Amino acid sequence: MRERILETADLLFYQRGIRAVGVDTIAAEIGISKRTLYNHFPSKDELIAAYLAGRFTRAPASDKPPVEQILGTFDRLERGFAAKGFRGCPFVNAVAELGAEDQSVRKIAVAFKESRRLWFRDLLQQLGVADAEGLATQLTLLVDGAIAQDLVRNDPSMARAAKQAAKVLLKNAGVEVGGEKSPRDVR
Amino acid sequence: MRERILETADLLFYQRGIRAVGVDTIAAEIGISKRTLYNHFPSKDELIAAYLAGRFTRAPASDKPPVEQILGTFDRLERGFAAKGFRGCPFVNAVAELGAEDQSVRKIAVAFKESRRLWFRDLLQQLGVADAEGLATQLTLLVDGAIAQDLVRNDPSMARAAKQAAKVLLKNAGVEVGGEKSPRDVR
DNA sequence: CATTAATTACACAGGTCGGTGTAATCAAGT
DNA sequence: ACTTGATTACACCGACCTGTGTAATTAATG
Repeated sequence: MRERILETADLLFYQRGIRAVGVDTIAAEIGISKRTLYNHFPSKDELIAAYLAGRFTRAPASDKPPVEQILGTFDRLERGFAAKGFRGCPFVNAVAELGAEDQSVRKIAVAFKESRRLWFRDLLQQLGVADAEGLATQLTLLVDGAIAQDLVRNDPSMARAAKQAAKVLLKNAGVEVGGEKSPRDVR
Repeated sequence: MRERILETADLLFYQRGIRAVGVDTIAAEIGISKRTLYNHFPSKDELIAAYLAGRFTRAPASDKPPVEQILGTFDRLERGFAAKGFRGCPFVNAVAELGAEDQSVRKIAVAFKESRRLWFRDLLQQLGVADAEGLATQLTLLVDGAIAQDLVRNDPSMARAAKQAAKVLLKNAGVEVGGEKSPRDVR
């Protein structure tokens, strides 16, 4: 039951916004009473916290070459954009609508962003990149930029543009980037 | 009066979020009656529209070299981040919290993003960059990425990281980038 | 059958929201 | 002094919000 509530809350919160979705709506969507929902989550705030915690997914470990893993991120991003229902980064959205004063939300958002940056950094270190820290940060900028742009534009090709930029940055850092198909049509 | 209302709405909407601020709050903040507010704006939706329209500022024309204008964007960004009260891109935030179904909000957000992209593109064309379209898009990704990252991290140095990445992209496109100070400390 | 735990329906509290109606007040212009 | 228009105070509406209290119902377990 708790799972049903969480996955429904996740869907509605992400799709329509946290403030825009009431607990009644969630309960009604599942077909349970509001009382049952409150038996599993003491407050909406806790439900929001659980929703964000559930969105905190680490990038899966892989045995593929680091370069492919890094560039593959942008391919997964593009598939995510193309999938219906994509509506930006849930953490950025939460911070945007819940305000800066909500420290708990901001904290988990920071943790998520940082985890991705560290994932990039470790792969870059494996590649022997000198300034792995700085380049990792730059790659996250491309990721979040593409997400924000797609949120307002609904244009999945933003992921490809980000990938092209990432290739240039990698190459500039001395990383050998597999040519892969054609580099045309960035947008 | 209309101006007073607009600037107060701007401040509160941007700072606390659109849904989080009621019309009563705005009126109370100014010290006017709610009735007066509704005499100037027929509904909150129209006030929101006016708020976003007011945020739509074009980049000022400049006689400085295109490269400096482009890179200067990131310096202005960093100053914006450092200024207290910065809370991300108002258009992205609005789309995030008002949902995708609100077409009017999305439209103006797209218009704003596109206007910045075109500004980049024109400058790049002046520099003789071959794929000015694509590179302009990539630069906007860096801008929006830095904004999103700063929103959650409160870390103005994200603008510097974006600037460093922009320099690499420009150089890769054959643009001569003035060395400027020291390139260390990207993050 | 008896016990236990979860879930139900349902009413309700206290609050905020966007928005309206109205009659009184105020300020300026002629 | 008279008119005009803006603003005021204030009550009110219906809707929605989070959260609670309660007693009945259901389902599984011993």
